[in-house]
Amino acid sequence: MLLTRFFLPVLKENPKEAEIISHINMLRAGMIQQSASGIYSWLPLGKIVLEKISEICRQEMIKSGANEILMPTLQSAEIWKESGRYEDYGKEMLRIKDRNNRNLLYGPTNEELVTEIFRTHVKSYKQLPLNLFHIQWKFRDELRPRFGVMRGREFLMKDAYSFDIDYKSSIKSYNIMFIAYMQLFKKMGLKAIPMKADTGPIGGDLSHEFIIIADTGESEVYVERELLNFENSFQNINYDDDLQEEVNKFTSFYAATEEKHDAGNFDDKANTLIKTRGIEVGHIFHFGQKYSLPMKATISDKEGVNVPVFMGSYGVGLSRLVGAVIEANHDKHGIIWPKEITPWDYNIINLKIGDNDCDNICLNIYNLIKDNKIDVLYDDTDERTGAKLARADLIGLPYQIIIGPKGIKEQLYDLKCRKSGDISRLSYCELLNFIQTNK
RNA sequence: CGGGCCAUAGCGCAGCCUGGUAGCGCGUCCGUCUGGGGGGCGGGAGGUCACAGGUUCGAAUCCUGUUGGCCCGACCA
Repeated sequence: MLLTRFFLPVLKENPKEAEIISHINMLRAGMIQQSASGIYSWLPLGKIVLEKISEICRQEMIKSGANEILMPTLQSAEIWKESGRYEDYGKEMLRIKDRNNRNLLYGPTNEELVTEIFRTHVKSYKQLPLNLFHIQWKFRDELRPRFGVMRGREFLMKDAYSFDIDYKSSIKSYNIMFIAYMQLFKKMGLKAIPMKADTGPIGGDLSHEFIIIADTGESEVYVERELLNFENSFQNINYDDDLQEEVNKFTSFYAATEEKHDAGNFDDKANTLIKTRGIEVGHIFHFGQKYSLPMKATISDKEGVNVPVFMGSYGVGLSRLVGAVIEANHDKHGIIWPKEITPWDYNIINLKIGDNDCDNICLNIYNLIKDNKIDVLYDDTDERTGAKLARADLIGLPYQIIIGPKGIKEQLYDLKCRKSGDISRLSYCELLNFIQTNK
């Protein structure tokens, strides 16, 4: 991508509406623009990252055996009355009337809708287990939206819903999602910590939150040191296997958010409990027959008896993740994208546009990187060095290739690692070699 | 929903107390000199001072109301 052809409205100064680091950086890097409180437009840079995160999540869901569907943002109030939540949900639910005065709502979640889909088509235990997921915008009229996309009113979520014939097999489905979550966060280059959680208004008896550790995170968490260092051991996870043992590996550690923390529940003899901060980016619930019972989603079992189906729901806050990633990966100059979700891998910076040598070398490297199927952004704008370098740091691509007359004279080109800040001066060959071996 | 604060050019702000021709920095446009960390010089464009009403000869400024936004708290992916 040529920067002169890319819409990247960066801000030099901090917008006063933003307080936290991810919000400031997202506005400054031209990723989002606020439309109303807690509601944002996604500009090209933000959109690319949101898409990358969504795609990793989608692929892992598919791999785990889930089927992608797409449910609407607007829902009929009818099914919510069936489940009893139309009254329960309160002011967070945005209620709308259509021209015929029918009650609609902008979906804050989709248990009712997916249950309705399920019950009209699935009648037999032979069709189970089933997991349906979708990626869709939701709206919750929060008391106080804040922190940019981390706590918006409108937000993008991946929601999966599992359906099983009995308790035992529904736990299996829960475990699959548990492991899938560990996988997908890892594939985003993130360290997510599973914590036992409250089930809240969604209800149920088993639930875990997935928390990304970040100093600037919104909630305080207590974690055993070993869990922080514990690496996903599984390489090629087989979702057909019994995953209980894998899940136990994680749940055997102590980890709790401030609200759930109880020093009495953990004997910290070795003094390994760490108090840090984190951001909730995923939440999984097993809630059994809570919705299938009132909504009459029943299936016939082997004996021909109709039983309410056992369900679970599994959310990942995709738009929130964009902010969370930045909270976990930044410095005073701006964003530092993990390579897994970076909008581009390389940022070629031509310090003297219009200079034949600079232009030629840059274009040459640009095409070569593209030929290697690597994502590259070429800063071909005619601006001052300082402005270009500051902007490159702000948008945070993993590597910057800085080309200017000084380097050309010595036939050495600067390769800067955004994360470490280290700059190596490489010959053309060394640079190509680096690019090809770092795919 | 309780408490605090804000609204003046695209962005960041001053002006308001003490009413009298709307200002600064950045950005933007033109020219020029520059060229390895948000440059220099010269010139230009850009604002019904959130909205409505009131006081006044005269309101960005004083008064009343409304709307929008931010922060702290209780609540949540």
